[in-house]
Amino acid sequence: MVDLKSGANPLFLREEELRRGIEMMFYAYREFTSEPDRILAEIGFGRAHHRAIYFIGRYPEITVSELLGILRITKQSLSRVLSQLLDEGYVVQARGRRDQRQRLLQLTERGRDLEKRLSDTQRARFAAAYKAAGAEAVAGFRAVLAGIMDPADLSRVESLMPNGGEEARPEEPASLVKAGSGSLGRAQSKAER
Amino acid sequence: MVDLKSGANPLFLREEELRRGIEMMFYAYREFTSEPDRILAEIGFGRAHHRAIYFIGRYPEITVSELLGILRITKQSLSRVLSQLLDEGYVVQARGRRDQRQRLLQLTERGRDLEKRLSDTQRARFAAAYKAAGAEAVAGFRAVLAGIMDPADLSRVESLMPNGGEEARPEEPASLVKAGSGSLGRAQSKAER
DNA sequence: CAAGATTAGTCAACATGGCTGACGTATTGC
DNA sequence: GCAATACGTCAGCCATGTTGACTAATCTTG
Repeated sequence: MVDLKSGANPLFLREEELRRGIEMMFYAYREFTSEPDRILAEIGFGRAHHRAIYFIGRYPEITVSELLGILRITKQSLSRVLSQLLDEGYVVQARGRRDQRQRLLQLTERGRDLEKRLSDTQRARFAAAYKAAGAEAVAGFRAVLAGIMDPADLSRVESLMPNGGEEARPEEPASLVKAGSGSLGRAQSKAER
Repeated sequence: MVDLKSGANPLFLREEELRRGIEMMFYAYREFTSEPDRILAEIGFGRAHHRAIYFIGRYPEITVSELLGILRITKQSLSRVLSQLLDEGYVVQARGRRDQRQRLLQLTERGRDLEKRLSDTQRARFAAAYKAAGAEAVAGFRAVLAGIMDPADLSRVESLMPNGGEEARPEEPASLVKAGSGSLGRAQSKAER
C-alpha cells in the first residue's frame, strides 16, 4: 500500500494537502458523533433526535419552520422524531402568541438533561482538541470551517455570538433562517444517508 | 429567538465558543458532502459509494479488510456498494499475490474518472476555504481536527504525507489499519444514519 | 369578508445504508 | 490435517432521508 504517484512537484503537494483536509473532515466528523450516538442508542433515539434536541435547546421557542430551515430536512422527517420527543416528554410546544399557527418548541427539564448529557461529550472532545491545539489554531479552525459552510448557516452561527464573531457583522439582529437560501418547508438536501 | 441566558461571564463564553465549533462542524460537513451527493444521485449511487471509491483510489491495491477497517462498517454493508461498483465497472479486484485469499481493489479508468469528478468538487471547496483563510489558519484547522479524530485514523492520514505531517512521527511506515483500535471485520460504529 | 397563503400535521410508500446472525468456500499457516 | 483467516452471501431489521397527497387552523390581503 501507500502508493503515491509521488515526485515532489508543488501540484502534487497541493492536491495531497487538500485530500488530507477532506479525509480529516471525514474522520473527525465520525468521531465527534460517536459518543452521542452511543448514548442515544441506549434510549432508542438516533442522531436525528440529537439534532432536533440540540437546536431546540439552542433556540428556545423556535418554530417548526425555523427548525426545518436549520436542519434542511422535510417536515415528514422531522415529524417522526419530533413527535417522539413530544410523546416522551423531552420537548413541549406552545402556540405562538402573535401567530397562533406556530408551535413554539422548548425543551423540558428532561430534554435539557439529555441535551446536556449529549453535548457535554462533544464539548469535552472539542475542549481537549482546542486546548491541545491552542487559541490561534482554534481561530484558524473556525476560519476554514466558515469558508466551507453555506454562508446562510454561517451568519446564523455568528448572529448568536455575543460579539458577532471575528468578522463582526452588525447586520440583521437574528433571523435564524434566512429567507434567501432554500426558503421554507420543502427541503432539498438529499443528505445524510 | 436568540435567547442567550447571557451575562458576560467567562464560563458562558467558553461554552458558547465550544457550541459554535460544534455547530460549524455540523454545517460544514453537510455542505461539503452536498455536491458529491448530487452527482452520485444522478448515477444511482450514494455517499457510501463515494467513500469506497475514494479510499480505493487513495490506496490502490487495498484489501477488503483494510477498507473495512478504514470505513468501520460491516462487510455486509460494504458488500452492497462494492458489488455494485464491480458490476458497473468502476472497480476491479485481483487476487493477492502473497495471499491468494485477498482481493486487491483498484479503480478502473471509469472509477478514476468518477472519483476525480466527485473529489474535485470537494477539493475546490477546500481550496477556496484555505485560500480565504490563509496558510496559518489551515495549520490550525488541521491541528484541531487532529485533536478530534481517533488517533488511529490520524496516523493513517499522516503516514501518507510526503513529510509525515506537522508532528512528524517516523514510526511505522504505513499499516493503513492499526491492529489496535477495532481490529478487523466486525465494526462497531452505529454511525451515519 | 372572502379568498388565498402560510403553518403545521398526517398517511402512505420508497430508498439508502447502517446493523445482526448464520453460513459457505478458499486459502494459509501451524 | 485442521484451525484460523479473508471474502462473500442470504435474509431481515432499523433509522432516517425522500415524494406526493391531503387536512385543518389561522393569517393576510384585496
